[in-house]
Amino acid sequence: MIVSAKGRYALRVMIALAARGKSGPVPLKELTAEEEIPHKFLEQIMTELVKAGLVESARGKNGGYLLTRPPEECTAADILRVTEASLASAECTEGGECPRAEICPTLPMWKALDEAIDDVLKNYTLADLLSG
Amino acid sequence: MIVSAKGRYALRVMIALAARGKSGPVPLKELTAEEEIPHKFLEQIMTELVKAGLVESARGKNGGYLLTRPPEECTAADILRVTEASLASAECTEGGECPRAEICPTLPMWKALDEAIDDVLKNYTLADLLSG
DNA sequence: CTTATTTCCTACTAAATTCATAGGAATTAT
DNA sequence: ATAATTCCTATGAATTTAGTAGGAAATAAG
Repeated sequence: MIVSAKGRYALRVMIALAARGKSGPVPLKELTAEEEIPHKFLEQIMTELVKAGLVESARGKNGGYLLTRPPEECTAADILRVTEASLASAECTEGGECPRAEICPTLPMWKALDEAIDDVLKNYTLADLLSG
Repeated sequence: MIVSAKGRYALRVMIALAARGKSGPVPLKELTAEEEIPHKFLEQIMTELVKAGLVESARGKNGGYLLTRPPEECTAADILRVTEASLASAECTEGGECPRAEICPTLPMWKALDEAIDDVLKNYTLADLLSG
């Protein structure tokens, strides 16, 4: 399986944020209730999304989270690249070069697969996901 | 990452078998030497491939393994479906129904992704992989 | 019939990853 | 001052992955 619970949670929360529109920061409490995601786990995920610049946070009372971009400009690929250690189809295409790279008959296939996956994920924006 | 070492080993061994053509059973010993795969681990993998009907085995002296079909008729999808617990992109599309299935805005994307992955894997036969 | 070779079967294990849980510090509106 | 909220760091249980281990069963060749 490619996508972990963490990634799926992240995606769902981003969609929930997109659904709110521009109505001020949304506190985690509301999101976890709505989406049935463990509070403390989602907290960690939000931190990553903030650090990646996809989400902005406001601390203190009346604080919460906000999208930094319009939903049309944030894709599933953008989000999952933050939460997933790797979206590569196989170790073969993950950074470190395999010593067999030159001779391996399967490498081109892994590359084609990576591209196919990325093409799909890039093609879904939060706006698309919201409207179904 | 989608594909485990097990799956990658399986694929490489199948390609190695395809490269031998119809020259009698190939013993594991040769395959592990050639492909640098741990012997005992590959043994387990071969058993699965045999049970799945992709490979035939001959026990005893001069025994070994053989493809059951011509390389043109065996795809990467056929092989990986045997070795990988699941090729699904997310738990959401793995058998058991998610209670959110009806309302989940992300489900269609996971389905599209699964299809894209399968399309690529179905498109590579052992013959394709052999010839580069 | 004996021996060497080879697959088959079952069990075990170390390391990594995943999915959280826990406690409290820092920040901010009221 | 207080309540609400994010931020930071550590810990832990369960699962998965990638093997390792030992021997039983089958078969060809001498």
